[in-house]
Amino acid sequence: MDLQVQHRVKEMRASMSELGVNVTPRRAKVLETLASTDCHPTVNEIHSEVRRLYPSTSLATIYNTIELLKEAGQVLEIEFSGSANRYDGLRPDSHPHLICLSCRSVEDMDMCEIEDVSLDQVSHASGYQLVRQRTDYYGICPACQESGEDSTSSVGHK
Amino acid sequence: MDLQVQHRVKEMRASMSELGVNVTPRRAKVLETLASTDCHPTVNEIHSEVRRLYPSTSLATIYNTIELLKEAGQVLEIEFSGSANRYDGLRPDSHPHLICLSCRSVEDMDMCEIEDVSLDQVSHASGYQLVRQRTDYYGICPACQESGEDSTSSVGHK
DNA sequence: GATGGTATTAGAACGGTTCTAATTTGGTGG
DNA sequence: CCACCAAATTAGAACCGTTCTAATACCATC
Repeated sequence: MDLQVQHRVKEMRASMSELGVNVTPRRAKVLETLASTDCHPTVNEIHSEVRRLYPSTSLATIYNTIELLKEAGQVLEIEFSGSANRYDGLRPDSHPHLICLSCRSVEDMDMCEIEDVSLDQVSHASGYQLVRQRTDYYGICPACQESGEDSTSSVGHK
Repeated sequence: MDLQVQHRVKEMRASMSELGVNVTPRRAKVLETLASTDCHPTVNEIHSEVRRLYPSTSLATIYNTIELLKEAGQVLEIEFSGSANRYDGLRPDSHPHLICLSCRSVEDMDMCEIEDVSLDQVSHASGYQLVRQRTDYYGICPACQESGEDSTSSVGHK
């Protein structure tokens, strides 16, 4: 296992232990899966991955573990109504994503030149006690632009 | 009907006609409902409202009409996986929202002092062909802060 | 009044998530 | 070594919002 990943898993473990949750082997594998990828897996994808090691693992265990991780503030959930939710265990803090309407990829948007509006700023202006934010940019990723080549077609519909 | 609402409905109608969709009475009532509120109703809420005038209206008609409105670019859909989607027919363009985790209200965030990052900027920096964005701020609204009064409790969990 | 195309309906199907009840596991004390 | 308890896990049912489907209603045109 990559050092970076190990470090992140250790963080997640610590955070869960603090909550009094014990990290069983299956749960550990969920953490590792989340820490090993930046492509924001679905519950099903995590499930498949965990099953490679523990073939009898049920879906409920994945949902369960993710719930615990959410409580520990160690995973970011990106909700969709039309398709499965995606999870970011590498960076559980609020940060913007780029979402491809064609291939459904979700990637982190890390552009140093672009600055997000701060929660504090908005809290202050709105009177809300804000705890997190969500920023998604929807469009066609460079790879799909290559393969698609229908620059005139309508985009963003079903 | 309010003048503002009438004007907005006319816009929506025009946009649908342009698409070759004809605006039946039931559909008109959906438009009017969407144009009459800024509280981002769910499909069920719209359904109830339309039923007051046309009691036999089925859910499918609402979903259907909203689909057409989306194609016409006349409604903004805000997706949630854990609860029903919300719709904004007053301002179909991308704009930020404030979402209360306690009462589930969704309101427009119009703070002239806070500037959103532009799509063009992000398109350029990322190489994506972007068509829309989503920005939500999650927290506790002023009204719920009043009634709740449990400033120490954990927030944002289920 | 018949014809054809669109709108609408009721309910089934679907997919992702959550719940439930039964079973398994692992540790502790007898 | 075994009985016991709590926590973890399982399989599958239940749930809920959304989408699909097939049948029916509506309405313009002839």
